Amino acid sequence: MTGTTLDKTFDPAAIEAKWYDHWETQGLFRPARPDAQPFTIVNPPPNVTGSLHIGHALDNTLQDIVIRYERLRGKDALWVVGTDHAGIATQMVVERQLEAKQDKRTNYTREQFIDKVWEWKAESGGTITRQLRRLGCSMDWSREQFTMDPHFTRAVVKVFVDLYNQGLIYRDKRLVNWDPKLKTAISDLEVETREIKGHFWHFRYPLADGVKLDNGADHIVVATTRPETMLADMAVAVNGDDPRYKSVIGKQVKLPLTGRLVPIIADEHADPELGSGAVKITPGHDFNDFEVGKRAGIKPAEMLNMFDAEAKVVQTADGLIPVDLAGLDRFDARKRVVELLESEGLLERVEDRVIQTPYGDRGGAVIEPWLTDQWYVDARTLAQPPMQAVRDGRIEIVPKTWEKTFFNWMENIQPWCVSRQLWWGHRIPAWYGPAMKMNEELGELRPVYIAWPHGFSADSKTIFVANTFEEAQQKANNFYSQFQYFGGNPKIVEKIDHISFMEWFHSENKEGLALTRDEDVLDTWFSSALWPFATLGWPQDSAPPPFGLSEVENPAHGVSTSLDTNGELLKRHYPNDLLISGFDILFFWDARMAMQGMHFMGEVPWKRLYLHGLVRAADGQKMSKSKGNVVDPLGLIDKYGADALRFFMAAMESQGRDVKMDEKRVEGYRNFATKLWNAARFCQTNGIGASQSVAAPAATSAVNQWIIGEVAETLAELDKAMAELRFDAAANAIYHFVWDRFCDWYIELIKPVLSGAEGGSFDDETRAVAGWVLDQILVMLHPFMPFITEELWSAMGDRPHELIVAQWPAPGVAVNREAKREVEWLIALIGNLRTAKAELGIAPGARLAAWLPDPSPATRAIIERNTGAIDRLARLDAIRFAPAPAGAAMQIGAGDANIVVPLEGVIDIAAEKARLEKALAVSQKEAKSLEGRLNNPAFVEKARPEAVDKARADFAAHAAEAERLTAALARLG
RNA sequence: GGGCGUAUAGCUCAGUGGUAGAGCACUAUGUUGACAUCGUAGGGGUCGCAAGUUCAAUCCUUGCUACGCCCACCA
Repeated sequence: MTGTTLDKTFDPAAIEAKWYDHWETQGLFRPARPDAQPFTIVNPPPNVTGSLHIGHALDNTLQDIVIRYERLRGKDALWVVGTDHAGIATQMVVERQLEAKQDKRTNYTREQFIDKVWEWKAESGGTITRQLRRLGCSMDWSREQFTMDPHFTRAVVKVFVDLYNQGLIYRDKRLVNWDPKLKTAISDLEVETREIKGHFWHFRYPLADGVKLDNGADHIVVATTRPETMLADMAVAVNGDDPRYKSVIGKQVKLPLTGRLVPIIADEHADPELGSGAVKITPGHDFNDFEVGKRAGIKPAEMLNMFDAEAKVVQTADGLIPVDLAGLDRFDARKRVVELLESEGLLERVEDRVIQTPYGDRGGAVIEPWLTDQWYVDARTLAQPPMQAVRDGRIEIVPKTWEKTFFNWMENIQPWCVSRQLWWGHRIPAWYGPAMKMNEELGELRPVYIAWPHGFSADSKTIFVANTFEEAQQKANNFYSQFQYFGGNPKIVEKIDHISFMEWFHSENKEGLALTRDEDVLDTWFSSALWPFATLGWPQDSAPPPFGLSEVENPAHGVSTSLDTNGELLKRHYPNDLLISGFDILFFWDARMAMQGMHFMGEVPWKRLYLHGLVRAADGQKMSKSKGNVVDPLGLIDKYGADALRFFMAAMESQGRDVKMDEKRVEGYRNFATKLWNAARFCQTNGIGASQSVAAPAATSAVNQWIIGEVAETLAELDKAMAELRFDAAANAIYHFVWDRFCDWYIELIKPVLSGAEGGSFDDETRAVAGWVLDQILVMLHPFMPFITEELWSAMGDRPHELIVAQWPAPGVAVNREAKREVEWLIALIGNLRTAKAELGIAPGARLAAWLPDPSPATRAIIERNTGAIDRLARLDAIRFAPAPAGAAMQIGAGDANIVVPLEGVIDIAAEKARLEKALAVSQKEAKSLEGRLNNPAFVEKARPEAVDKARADFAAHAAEAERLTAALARLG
């Protein structure tokens, strides 16, 4: 036997890097298994800006456990890995770095800035992938991906173009959630509502033209939490059934400050119960009012806007905002408007009120509803197939309770705003040319110049969505060539600097049409939604690079990935088998993967979706930098080893519950690793080494048969738990087998055999079995604790292959009931004896004599077969099958036997009596309870027969035990 | 307002229609050439409250209480 001699204490740091490098450089994370059944997981790509936090540790540990398990089971296991470009997050990081140098993004061109981001990525982008390696994650790094790799960009563009052509992506002018700090639109999901203390201001709006309410008032009171938006008010709404206001519907209000005359309209939105029952309507700055405005016939294009992109006051289209308010920040404007109205005597009262306030989840700024043109995905249409897939079980959500949340969101899904006013990201593949409009008077199509190329006005441009600029040009050519006549006023043309279009239009060959590309980029989640298939090489059918799509298409930026070009990889690994993610990204990512995957692949992205909770701080609080209660997983790895941290994560992961951080428990699993280490050391020093076979060796001794059976039972538990994704149950099964069965009993029971105390007849067999069992432990534990198990695998002897690619156990034997009974008898004897000694204050090490008159043949055989163990563990001299000599003695029960251990002069008879009486009381109580149940005719009639049988058996056992104890007491006199 | 989850030993959590388990902590102790990051023994719970279903409820049903999370336009 070779291998290496183990140190006394397990030192994780000494082996982790060594094995990880070995696995990776030897290609063991994805051994070639062309004939094996594929098994695929894609890793939620962490932000390239990120570093490993405790949530990643949980998420990736669970995935690694599954992928290592499936790899050991012989599957062609692929764990796809990569990072996400994380648009907003990454741009913010780089901008913050510039700020630290008194610099800013706008000092650079877009191209220059993006280059800086790439530089940053090259420098720091590897942090998290290095950290994932430290955790032991066995991903396929040879195919590492980045969501801005050229092939990924190709996929993103194709998806955008196809969805556009199918009418599932469109441009629309509506209110968006605008982040005035980041100056971009964000989606509904990126808005967090927080409760903020604010006010409810009641203002008097004067009625115009001497109109009065029925009660004689010359004004109408409106209440608002946002006084500043009154500068863009376009109506006052009242409920049509509200008697107070019925008479003034259709009349006008003359707004203070602006003097704008706006109508009083009837709308169901106005709640007579709330405030005064009259509501100011600002369609351009409030989601409700937008709808009210539309119902009142105001077109989005006509809605007044009073803010710029930073939410500072700008003049409205009607020019009515007082000049001294222009340029004020929205919160300053709020104060000022209140002051002005108060000074005019129009402030009726102010209420304190808790306001639901929207915040951007990235920038932390208060979100402003702002009227812009943005790109929207028709999520409602795309959501239908995934819902059906969950309904009919093609996607299984684990735990099932999340289904309801999934459906609730999908059923009420809103159009998804996917355009972002950022520089870092996938630029939208849309190009703009002049709009052509029918001039109704002339009956001619004419280009509309006025608004172009300024602003976001959808109706002033013609959109060409295409895979490439050339393709867009071609589309534009085809489009404009339909028009026979092109007139236009040269003066206007010149003014807007777009003479080139005229020249182009009138040129012979129609070449070189200038189009402007959409400035915006796509929501990060738009691209990560393609992760399950774009990482596998989709789309195969599009042209290879270069395709000149964007400034990010620099080959130097791309991570080298070996894409297969024939589609085999995609065919083999899509659908993925499982997705593991935190429930916090169910909507952001999981649902969108399901939508895009089903739309473009026609099949579910994964067969199962496992959602886990959050890792919380020890006190149950959410971890956050601001609270300062963040636990660094790398620190835990340094202190206890990656194996301990991983085992902790697995053991604590029960479905549907958050994981609470408990460092003591991590420490406990480090101790567990040390325990295993020392058990292996014991084996090693006793000539036990690597097993030669996967199947269990032949065993004739009960102890060996028993432990083989225990392996089989543990394996069954483990497989069941893994099938159900019960990580806690799986971890506990192997933990208790190793510690409670293998270390506490098996090793102790074989010590006499190995030392020759039992005559040496089972030496070789026991060494073979012990070696085999240890091997099974290493394999079964490997998914949870890959480092220590690989080290021990190697240390225990020569191996044909590494543990990571070993074979999952298949004992091929049934549990031997006889052997199990025999060993459990021994365990009971030893345990009961130890308990009795402790309770009677007898030194644990004291060697005692023992008598057992008239043993049953079975018991006698057990005793004779296990003299070594009884001698060593029970510290009893050979049990004599004869009545004990008279005198004080203690009575030890084991199975049907009552062993008498004389303790002349040592024992405190009263103490032994008390001990037996206590035990007797317990037995009698149990027996009585069972007897009562059995005497109840209803129980015997109605209970399941098995339950009745069990009650009878239990009663018999307890009654016998009570009888034995009574006899023992009698012996004591 | 809607939805979901959780309440079991001092702490963190499993669990089952037949009166409860783990780890840590605690108490006592240290004998056998793997291990003190250990061994041995032990104490500790009317399984949130109430009603119902059942022969039997910690487990199923309903209500209540407490805590947490998600979604939602109440100005």
